[in-house]
Amino acid sequence: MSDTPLACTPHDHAHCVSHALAEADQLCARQGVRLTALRRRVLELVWQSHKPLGAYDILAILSEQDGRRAAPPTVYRALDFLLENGLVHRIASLNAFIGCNHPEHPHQGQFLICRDCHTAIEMQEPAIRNAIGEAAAQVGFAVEGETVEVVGLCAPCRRAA
Amino acid sequence: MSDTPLACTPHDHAHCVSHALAEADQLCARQGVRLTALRRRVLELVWQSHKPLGAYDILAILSEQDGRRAAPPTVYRALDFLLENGLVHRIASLNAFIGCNHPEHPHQGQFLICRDCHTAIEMQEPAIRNAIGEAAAQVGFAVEGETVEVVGLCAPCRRAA
DNA sequence: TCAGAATGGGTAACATAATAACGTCTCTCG
DNA sequence: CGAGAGACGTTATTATGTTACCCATTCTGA
Repeated sequence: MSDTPLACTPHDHAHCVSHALAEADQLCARQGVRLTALRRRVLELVWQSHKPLGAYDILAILSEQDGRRAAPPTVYRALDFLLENGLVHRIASLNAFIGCNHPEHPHQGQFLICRDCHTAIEMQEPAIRNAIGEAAAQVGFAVEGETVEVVGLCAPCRRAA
Repeated sequence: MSDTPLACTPHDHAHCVSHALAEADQLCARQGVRLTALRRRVLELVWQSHKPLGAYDILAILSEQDGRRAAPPTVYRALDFLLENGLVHRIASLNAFIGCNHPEHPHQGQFLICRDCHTAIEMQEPAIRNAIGEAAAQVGFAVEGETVEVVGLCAPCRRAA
């Protein structure tokens, strides 16, 4: 298992995607689940876009680029599989999906979403998780899952503005 | 302006709703915006439900209970108004709306959502906001809005389980 | 008081997101 | 091989959200 996070800059994006796919292959093999051609392709599409991708965006690509006859259930089933196995995250505020940077251990992501370029940056901040956990504990609430999605301007877009 | 938060227990729910509506009246008057009958009614419906309410739920109540002919745009316009003026919050992970406990100052809520009884508890935890702000600052991200939605079990449902 | 603008709201159609139900194929595994 | 499970295609349907257009009311200022 790689220790290096999968963060990457645009210039090595292709490598980053293939790295993610290879890691997904290994993970699925270890879990005894099948990363079928369709599921792998959907994962590739999600990874190729640093912007969160909607289910119907994926659907369109599968139809137009791949020539595959695909209806919504096809895509949603693949996405469900990828979500269950921690390979992608769902961004609730966008109804969209993005590749997980750290699929090797289960977690829920925290995201910084740029309103200008729509890039989503995944974070894993224990401080945020802890703050939520403490606040919940104060009112006796048992946390099972967190959604943290922050909208704003990313550093490049701030400079460009 | 009242200093008392609008938190309330079920037994004084009617009072709590009327309090919220009265506060909304004052706020809109101060802002010079019009809390029309329709908008006020939608706000009342949202407040009457401690569970987040979907736009189409509101639509159904307006049609069935009030006998008002209402189509989606009617409800969404009212909700947009209430959102803009900080009188309700939108829960992205549920596509639903809930009354804001602290409409007197603009903010984005943090929510604990019970997966069993579907009650949503609004929080205003500076610790969470600060943790997010610090994490964002580290990567040069300018925060404009936060979505914090935590799913789990509320205290009463934990005891009942 | 009246003309015109601004605002609120009704109507229809459309766009996007997600699920249900059923059938077929294929890949194991005994 | 043959039974069962899993994966995927197909059709239809439901849920959620938006757009365009029109009409009525209200506000404003000559």
